[in-house]
Amino acid sequence: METGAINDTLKRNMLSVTESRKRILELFLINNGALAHSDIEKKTGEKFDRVTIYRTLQTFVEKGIIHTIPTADNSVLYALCKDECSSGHHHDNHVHFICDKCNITYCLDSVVTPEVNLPEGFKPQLIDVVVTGVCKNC
Amino acid sequence: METGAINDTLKRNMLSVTESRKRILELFLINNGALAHSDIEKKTGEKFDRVTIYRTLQTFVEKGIIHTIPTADNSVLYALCKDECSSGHHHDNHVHFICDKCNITYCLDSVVTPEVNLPEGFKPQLIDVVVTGVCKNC
DNA sequence: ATAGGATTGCAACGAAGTTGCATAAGTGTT
DNA sequence: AACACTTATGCAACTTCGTTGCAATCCTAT
Repeated sequence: METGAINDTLKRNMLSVTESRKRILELFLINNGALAHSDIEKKTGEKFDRVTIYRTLQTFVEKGIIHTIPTADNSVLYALCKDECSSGHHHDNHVHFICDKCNITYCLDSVVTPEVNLPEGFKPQLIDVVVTGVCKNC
Repeated sequence: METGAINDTLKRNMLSVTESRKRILELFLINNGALAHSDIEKKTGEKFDRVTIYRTLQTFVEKGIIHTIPTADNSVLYALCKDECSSGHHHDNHVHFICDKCNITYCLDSVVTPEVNLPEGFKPQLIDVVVTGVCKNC
């Protein structure tokens, strides 16, 4: 895990480099799935205040470093954005996959959101697709 | 609003006919959009306890009378199921539409969930599609 | 090394949801 | 119509999740 890449990402987004931001960003880089607030709390071993984690995640979302994922059971999940995401403007047109067995949430970047034929008068702006099932590792 | 239909629905699902169940089911029949827990609390004028509403909604979901809708902002929404839903087994293959302006959530029963081409090894079981935009009335 | 602004941790709060238990209401039976 | 039995409700207390204000601390640029 190159600490250089983490610092660069933070600086590129005009964020000061702090312990919590480095650690949380690192967690997202290590982990290949999505993370919930509680996951981060556990994985950081309560080193940081709950509030700090909330604010850090918020900041990362605003800067386009991570994005939120809607889930069926209504917990908030976060995952790394790809390069196309920029500050305040997410290009979040990929499909999310939640595995029933291992409970990992994947961002399937290769899968493009399908077209949806809406009734007359409905103008779509954002399409969120969440697939539940069994992942390739289970 | 036929009170007979409401009673029938409850009885068909082996539920005793109580004040709160009748009222809450009625609200779903009157309303053409989805309802949040807080909506129901307001619309019933605090006639019922918060806990009762939670439990009633839970019961209705279990029986397949209503279903939950995932939302981007992570609030829980409920809407009436169509006939195909049965106890414990939702056939929730329609698209949900959330209007940015009036904030109403629609179940677009006429729109069938599109196919999604997943990578090798991913087996889909349920596909949730939530479209955000502007509805036909706004 | 330092000044100034941004970030953090703490405390307090509010909303959302859950659980246990006594009371009240609904159901089927006589 | 009244009974006993089961089920649902309301209350209180509690947990979890998330937010806000403020003082102390840390980071950055000079």
